[in-house]
Amino acid sequence: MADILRKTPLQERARQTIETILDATARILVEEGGDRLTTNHLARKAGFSIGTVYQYFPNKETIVLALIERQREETGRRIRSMLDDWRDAAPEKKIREIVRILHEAFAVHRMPERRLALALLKIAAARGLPSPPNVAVQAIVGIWGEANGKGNVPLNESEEFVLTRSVIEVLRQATLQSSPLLGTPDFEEALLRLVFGFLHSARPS
Amino acid sequence: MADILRKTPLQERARQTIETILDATARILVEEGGDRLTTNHLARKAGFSIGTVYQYFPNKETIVLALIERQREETGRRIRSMLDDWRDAAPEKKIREIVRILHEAFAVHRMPERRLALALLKIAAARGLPSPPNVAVQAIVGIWGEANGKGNVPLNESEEFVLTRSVIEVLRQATLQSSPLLGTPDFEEALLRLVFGFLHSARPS
Amino acid sequence: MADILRKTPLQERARQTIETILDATARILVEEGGDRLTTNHLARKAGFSIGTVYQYFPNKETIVLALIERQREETGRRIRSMLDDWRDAAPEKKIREIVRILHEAFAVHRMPERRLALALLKIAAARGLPSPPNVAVQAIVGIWGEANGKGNVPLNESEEFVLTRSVIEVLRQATLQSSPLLGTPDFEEALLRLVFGFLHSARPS
Amino acid sequence: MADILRKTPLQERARQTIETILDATARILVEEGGDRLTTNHLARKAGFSIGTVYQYFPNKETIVLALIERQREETGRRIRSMLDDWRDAAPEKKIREIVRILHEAFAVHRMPERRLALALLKIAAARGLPSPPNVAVQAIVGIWGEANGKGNVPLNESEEFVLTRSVIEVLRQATLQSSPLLGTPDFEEALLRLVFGFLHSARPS
DNA sequence: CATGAATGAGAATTCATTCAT
DNA sequence: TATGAATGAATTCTCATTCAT
Repeated sequence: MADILRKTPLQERARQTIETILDATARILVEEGGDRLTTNHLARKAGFSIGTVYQYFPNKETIVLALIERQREETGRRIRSMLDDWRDAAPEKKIREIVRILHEAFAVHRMPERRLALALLKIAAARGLPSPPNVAVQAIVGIWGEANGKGNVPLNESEEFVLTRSVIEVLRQATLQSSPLLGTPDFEEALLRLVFGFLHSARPS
Repeated sequence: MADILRKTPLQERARQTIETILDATARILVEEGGDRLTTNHLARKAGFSIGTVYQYFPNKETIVLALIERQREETGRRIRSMLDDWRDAAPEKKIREIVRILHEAFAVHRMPERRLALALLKIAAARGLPSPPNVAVQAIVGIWGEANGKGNVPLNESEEFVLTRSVIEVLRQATLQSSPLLGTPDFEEALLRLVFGFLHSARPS
Repeated sequence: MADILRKTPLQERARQTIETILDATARILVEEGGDRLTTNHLARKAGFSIGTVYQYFPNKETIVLALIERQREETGRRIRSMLDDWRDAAPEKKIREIVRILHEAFAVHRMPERRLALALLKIAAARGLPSPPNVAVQAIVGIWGEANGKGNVPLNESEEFVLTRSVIEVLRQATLQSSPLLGTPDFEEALLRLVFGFLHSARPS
Repeated sequence: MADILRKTPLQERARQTIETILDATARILVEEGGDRLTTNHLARKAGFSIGTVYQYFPNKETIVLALIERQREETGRRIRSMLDDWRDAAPEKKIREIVRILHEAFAVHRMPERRLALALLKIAAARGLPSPPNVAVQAIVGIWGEANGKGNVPLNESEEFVLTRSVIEVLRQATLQSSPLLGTPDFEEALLRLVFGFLHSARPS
């Protein structure tokens, strides 16, 4: 993240300022939508003058990018810690659990988080940024790869892409459309069927 | 599209004008990028005055939306006609073919088309437009449902959603990221594995 | 009014068209406000094409002016006929009646008429047109002048101006502010006091 | 006025800027007429960039409103100070003086002031702004109420309204029409006759 | 006469960014 | 460092009016 900022925050105060600015940015995205995200508005909301904002960020683009990165790091951390709780389970059990966690994460009704995630995904998409290989789904691939025996053929690049994207994109779409299916046991089963169907099926000739 | 336009074109000339405006919009998107898509620029490029543009579209947003719709209608038409050619094949064969057609549709390599598709996908993503239920993928569900015997359990609503979205969203993401995997045999195989893995696997207990 | 129009309406149909256009103009003013009074909108509302409108009026300004004139003529007619009913009453009685009629006219709750009158007054004011010496109030001056005996000194120009304007402007302001006083007996009494106080008092030394 | 502005000016410089903008607005109104009052023109004339204008005013409308208010405040101040000079005169004398002052205030002959007053009155009329209860005329009511003895019946609400509005509205109309009567002794006498006629006459039975 | 497609000057307003204090 | 006043290019959109069909 350091390469994004104008100056490495040597002092704690500076780091605080940056956090405050990113917080304000996130809040605007959540509460008012992307159209209202202007630098001046953002500065006022953060309680700083616009000049101060430009002391830390060279331009608006960078602010949003920094926010995206911060968000990604945090969700990564959260999911990794959840996974840790199931460290010792059997592979299948683990994967099942990951899907549950993911489903829960998207189905959750804490509006702010969902809105922010969505807003950032939109921005990322508009910029052409790859929505990053989601840690959770990536973990599935890892678990599958490690699970020796049974003649597990490791996934090739295309397969990884297809599997990982399909799961989160389905969830993203369901969220985007506020589908009533989201959160139901049926939906979760369907997701599991998608994942295990893929994993267990042999590569088609 | 009529519900998008400001007035229903009464004369043939008017209909032509609308097409010309959309063409110009597409050309700018392809040749100069979304940032340069301003209403004035667009009008000039179309060879009309800005007033004419606003005679037919209430605002800029709508122009892009109309273009997206036109594009979607056209791909829809193309895919439907392709499907028609395989009307009489065996179910599995048909599904296999549908996946091929879809893959081909997204893996355009001719530059202008590719760029336009990309630009429109980005815009749609930024706007949060749901990708419309794709005819082709929907057809898979239909074929599967009709193929009786073999103890085919029909798909429930969640399963339909998950299966159909996963396929096109994976393709959409690949396009959006300009993934080099798109268009390779490996990628198509992975898609087939996703579809057949899902269809053949029983509902998880 | 003929000098305002582009061509003297020789045919009945033409006269009808003009009326329709003016009606549409009035309706827009009443229902949607002066900001929405555009030539195109007006034409559509009248059921004619914009070209036809310009066949009869050289420009927008003229349309509004014609409407103002039509309105003035009509209110004039209406009030004159009312006055006729009291042709034979005593002067004081007559004047009292005029004030009543005026008060009633403004206090009336037929919204459309009031809105139109107001809208036209606003336009007239903005153009600097004199709101015309209202027929009714003007009648007061006439009656007073004719009432011989009692040593009635005829009003000079300033006095006419002050008397006539004061009455209708007070009413206009009350309307404009939607004053709750408007329409009450107290208010009418106060108006009478204004008129008779003025008429009966001698010119101050 | 603070409620009109976009932000409360924190620095003295800002306050100056606002004044300059209003001055430029007034100058355009006087020298070039209301049609030429565009925000860009206004900004250039004030010597600021258009952005600065919008830093302080949310839209064009507000600028004019602020100017009107500034003008009203100033005339209010002027009139109040004049009234102060006659604090100790007899009631009738006082009222007579108030009418004189008012008349004088409206009958400005120095061109710039006159033109500005005219332009602002037109705008106010077009906007339907109520002319604010004028201090001076209000004072008449006060003086009359205090002058006890002589069986002065205090004015009721309707009477206050009619008396106060009639005087200033007559003056407003005369100004708006650039009536040549304005400023003549005759006109002032007529105004006095209006006021004293009203006050001295008993309520009509 | 009627139509309505086309015009285009010009208006209001935004917002990322700079820089003197 | 922090402030916030100032910038101004750029953008969207309006609407009276014309004129070919």
